[in-house]
Amino acid sequence: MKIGELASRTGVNASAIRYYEKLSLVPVPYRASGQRRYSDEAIYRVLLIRFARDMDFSLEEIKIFLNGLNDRAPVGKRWKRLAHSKIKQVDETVVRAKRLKSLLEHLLHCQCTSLRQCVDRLSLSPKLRLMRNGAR
Amino acid sequence: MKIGELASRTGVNASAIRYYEKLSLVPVPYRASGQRRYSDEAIYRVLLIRFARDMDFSLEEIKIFLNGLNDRAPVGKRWKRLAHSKIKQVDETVVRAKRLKSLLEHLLHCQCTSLRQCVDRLSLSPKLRLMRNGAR
DNA sequence: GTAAAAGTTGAAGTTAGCTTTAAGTCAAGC
DNA sequence: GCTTGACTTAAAGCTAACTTCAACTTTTAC
Repeated sequence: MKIGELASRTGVNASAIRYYEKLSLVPVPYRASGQRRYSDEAIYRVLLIRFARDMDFSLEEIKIFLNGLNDRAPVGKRWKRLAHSKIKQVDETVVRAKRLKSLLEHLLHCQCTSLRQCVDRLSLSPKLRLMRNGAR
Repeated sequence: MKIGELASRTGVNASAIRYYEKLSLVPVPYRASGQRRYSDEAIYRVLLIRFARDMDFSLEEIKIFLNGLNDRAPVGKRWKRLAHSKIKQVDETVVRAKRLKSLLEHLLHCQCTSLRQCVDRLSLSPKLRLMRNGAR
């Protein structure tokens, strides 16, 4: 398929796909008279890139991640380190997301008159808790 | 306290705090001979800004959010809409985070020889699932 | 009292992740 | 065969969220 079809099937702009190629996130494809031709594999690649990017991987990290997948003999140390650190990061994201949700739901219904009253109920962050003790 | 102390107590650079002030995310503080002086309230503000920013609020959204908190009579429609949409977004984040974690843990231990073998096990996204049916 | 550290400003610079532009070549439908 | 639309490139432009800079004033420590 040509780049336009890959773009419409993934929902990712053709210019973004070319950009990913330049950064070696997608392999340089076969060309027919100068134009890029992709296999279905490319769809998986591009969607996986987008998925990871939405989870706050930088493109540089995604590159390590995908390259580690390609030559996956016993998966490299660099790759393992990245994976472990991302798992940790993902866990933190989930915790923070749940706190945020609880804060938002509270704010939608509460009658607190100051920010502090709301925030005090919610152990918003370790840092903030520290402050509450020391402050005033 | 002066801006340097606020910076060190929140872990947020003084230049970032001035930037937030320019964008009306933190109120213009009292000044002693030209220098900004903050109350403890500001610590909460700044930490809340950072917390929201880490959850993918844009600074523009955070501004709406915080301003809605200040004049919280019966909370505004605009504010409610933002809160509801953010709650939805947070739920999606949690789902995706868990999928990513499961993918990463799989990749650390599996012996799959191609990206597709791994990805196929994982219903990575509705889009990708769609592709799997149509493709090949 | 003096030197260094911390504060002030507006403007310019930085980074990531693209998009747009210009100036072409190639492909598809009639 | 001709037009229209999709493709090509390199380079410049864009946005968000800051940071850095230069040139200055104020505060703090000795």
